[in-house]
Amino acid sequence: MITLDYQSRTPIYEQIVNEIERYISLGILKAEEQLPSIREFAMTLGINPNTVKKAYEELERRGSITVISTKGTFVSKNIGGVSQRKIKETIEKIRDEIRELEKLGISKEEIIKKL
Amino acid sequence: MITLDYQSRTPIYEQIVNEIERYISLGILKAEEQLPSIREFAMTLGINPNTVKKAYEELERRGSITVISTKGTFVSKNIGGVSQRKIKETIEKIRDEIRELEKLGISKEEIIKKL
DNA sequence: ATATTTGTACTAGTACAGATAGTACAATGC
DNA sequence: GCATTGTACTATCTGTACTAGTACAAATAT
Repeated sequence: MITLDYQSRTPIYEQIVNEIERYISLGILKAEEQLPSIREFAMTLGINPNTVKKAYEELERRGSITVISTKGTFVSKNIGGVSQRKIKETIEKIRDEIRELEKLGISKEEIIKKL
Repeated sequence: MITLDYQSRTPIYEQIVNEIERYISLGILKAEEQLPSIREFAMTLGINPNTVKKAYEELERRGSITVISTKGTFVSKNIGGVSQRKIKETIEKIRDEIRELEKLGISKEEIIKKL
């Protein structure tokens, strides 16, 4: 399901956050769908439950999922925000990089040509 | 000269590497120009000399600077490669991000419009 | 009723990278 | 001779990520 890169500098829990949000954006995970329990997910990934817990906490803070005690963890109802946020962030990143390239003397038109 | 972000997740030594290469690319640092000595630079930035040393090692490994024992540290003769590399890397990053957005159902044309 | 599963909430410990602190050495240039 | 350069160590501190383990309450299934 999710593959982890232990060499990466981004922490495991953050990789989980990113992947889950990616799946939500892509429609692989649908609204109100139940996610694996902390323990089960940890087992599958071969990591410690606390790490999954931390990822779920961050995802809940962002409003991507909803945690219901003794019931389980679920993808949020209104998912639209997740992919909207992702899109916005990505566009902003691209803009920053274009700005960097412009400083190096390359025009936006030249950049677009190369894409 | 260089401003460090201690909140950032990217290590100090790497921030130094990035900034120096940026300055070289921008022409602020010119070929064969002498860089501050390890000790002096460390003093200026208020950090430990070993951290500057590590940055200089990485920069030398990349061929951006040349370290001459008991003489000092200098920007490399052929600087062209530095900004060429930076440009290539940045373009590649942008391509990756466009690919991500396309997966979310946005066409390249739409993306370019928003830039 | 009992057992299982859920999330929650701790504490303690390990491992690693980044950064600091300090010392010492050899070569160069004044 | 003296200051400055890079080099090369070792030891230590610190924060973060992650692991390990335990315990609890609420819901659910049998």
